[in-house]
Amino acid sequence: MDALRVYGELGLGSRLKRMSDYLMKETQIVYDYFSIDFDPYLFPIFKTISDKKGITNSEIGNALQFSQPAITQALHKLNAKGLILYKNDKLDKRRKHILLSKKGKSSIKILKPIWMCIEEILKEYTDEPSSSLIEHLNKFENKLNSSRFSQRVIEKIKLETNYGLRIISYDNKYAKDFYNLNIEWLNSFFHVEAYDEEVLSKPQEYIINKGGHIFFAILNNQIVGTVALMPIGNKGIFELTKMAVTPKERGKKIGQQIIQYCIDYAKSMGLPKLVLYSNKTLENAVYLYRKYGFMEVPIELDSPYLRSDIKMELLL
Amino acid sequence: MDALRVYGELGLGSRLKRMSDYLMKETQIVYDYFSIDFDPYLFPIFKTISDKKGITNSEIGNALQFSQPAITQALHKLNAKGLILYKNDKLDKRRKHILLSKKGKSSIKILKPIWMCIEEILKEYTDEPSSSLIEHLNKFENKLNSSRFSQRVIEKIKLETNYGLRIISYDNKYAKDFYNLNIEWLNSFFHVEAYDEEVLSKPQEYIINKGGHIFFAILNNQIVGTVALMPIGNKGIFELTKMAVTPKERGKKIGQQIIQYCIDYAKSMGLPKLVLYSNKTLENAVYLYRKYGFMEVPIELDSPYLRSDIKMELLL
DNA sequence: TGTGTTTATATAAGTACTTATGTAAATATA
DNA sequence: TATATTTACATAAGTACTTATATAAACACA
Repeated sequence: MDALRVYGELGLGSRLKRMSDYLMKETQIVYDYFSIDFDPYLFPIFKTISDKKGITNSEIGNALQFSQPAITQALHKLNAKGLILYKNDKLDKRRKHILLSKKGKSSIKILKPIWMCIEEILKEYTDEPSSSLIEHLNKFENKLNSSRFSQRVIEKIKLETNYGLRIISYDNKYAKDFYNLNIEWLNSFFHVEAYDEEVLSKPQEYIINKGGHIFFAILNNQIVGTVALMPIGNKGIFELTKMAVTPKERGKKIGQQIIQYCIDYAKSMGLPKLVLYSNKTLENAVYLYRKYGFMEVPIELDSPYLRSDIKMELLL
Repeated sequence: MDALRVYGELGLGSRLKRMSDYLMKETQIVYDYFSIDFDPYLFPIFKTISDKKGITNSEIGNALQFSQPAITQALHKLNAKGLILYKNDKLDKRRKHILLSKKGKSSIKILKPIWMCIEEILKEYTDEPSSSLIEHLNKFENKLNSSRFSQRVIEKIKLETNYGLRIISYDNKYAKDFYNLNIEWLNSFFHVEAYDEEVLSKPQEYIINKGGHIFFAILNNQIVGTVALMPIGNKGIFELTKMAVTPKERGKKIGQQIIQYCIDYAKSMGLPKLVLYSNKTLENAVYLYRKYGFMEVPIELDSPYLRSDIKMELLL
């Protein structure tokens, strides 16, 4: 028996606070689950700084209708976490402009998919008509009680984002995954050539032993994508090849993460150039390669794949 | 521009808190205005104690879904204000039952009309359909912004309750009020006798100088009611008479307060008995006199008023 | 040009909650 | 019947806000 409900409008103040505290606590659980060093109460301030670069302390206060010391204190916290930078105003020495730090910007990228999931679940819980505010709060609380908010959000994030995606190096125990991921993809677009079959079945022999690298994208303990870097000649030029993402995880930008990882890896190894072969009918793939800086170059007549009709390269 | 609104569902947690804080602060202003030593956050706990006499600490926590230390701390505050009493459980020495003190009970009486006004205004602000919780909160905030909540409540309390009613003794400057209040009442029910006219015009001469008392009920600096106590004989028996409440303030139980004041006054003076004369057609008045303990007694043939057909007395 | 007022931010202290923990009594269990 | 566990309430410390106030710079104006 919930006495606050019985008190109806009179208990409204206490009730709004109780619900706020619950939502904040549950959101903290979500951040903690994904090991994100962020506090729910910082959200409005951090988001405001992100949206209005160079905003000042008191401007944030006005935008959010919090007291000025509340903002100052939250900024201290954000600064302690390394998420923001202060920049003094040139004309007015009292004013400090607040900007996202590099870490702040990357945090925003990490947080955005989580915020989207939270927003969608809250919409699901609250986006329905009711005849009064109290009735609405009752419905909302019923839903919050029926399944823990944090658990619902965590499940949604796991299901719908690539949160927690890690990229790992080749291990023989993933050979079958490497084969399956690539065969699935080849089968649906082209004819699997006998040589493909041979290489994909024996990655250790054909890629690793020849100085190549294979990486896997792993999400919730499942191999969801792969890519290989194969040396071409002996000038440190590598081919980006054998890239594949499992069908049911497509749309989560796993491909982009794999390409970025390869580029970062190649740069860290001091490689001069990456090349790749593809087919113009694979418009999405080619678009993606261009997005990451690959430029089309003339393709050799004796290109290594029958199916290729485009060659691209990226100078690092 | 309110950024929290723009963030919609995502800002919900912070927004609920902001609204709760606002309501609490405004309610505090109302209590302060009427010089009531009470805090809004204590409401749910105080109300629960009032509704379930003898409830224990942890039972309150369960009913309200607050943590146990929150209840302990609030109980300390209520105890410091003298509003509650602790009573140890006879069987289980760990348990403490919480009861309203005498001051607590009278505080409930004082607070009830205020709570009712708050509830009605909140209902007015929130009791309408909306298509989503966010839309509801927007509408609610718009209303809260358009006129300060505390001011609306204070005005309503002043208008609809007798809050702040004081009872004061006779002063010549109120002679005209005494006349008007009584003539209004007499005119609407009976014929104003010449003797009435004479007595009401000269209260100093006919009442005060003869050892009687006149009291006025004063609300928001306006005289809203009056009553007189006239000595009958020399045995300390007084007649309760010339009681009137201004028409536009009726329904606020001002009459009851006037009667109670007379009874308390008579007791404090050590008077043995109050008597009064009325007319049976004035059912409400007679009902009220009975409620305060007056008993019907045979009326003299030569009663002082032509219009009287009932005599009542109260032994003090 | 000084001088009082306003503005931008920081600091201090208080508040109403929280979690973690302590203490003593009651209850369960072996 | 001794002992471990649970329960009821209290205390301590932390948190995210608040109000009040401090500090320094900017501004208004005589």
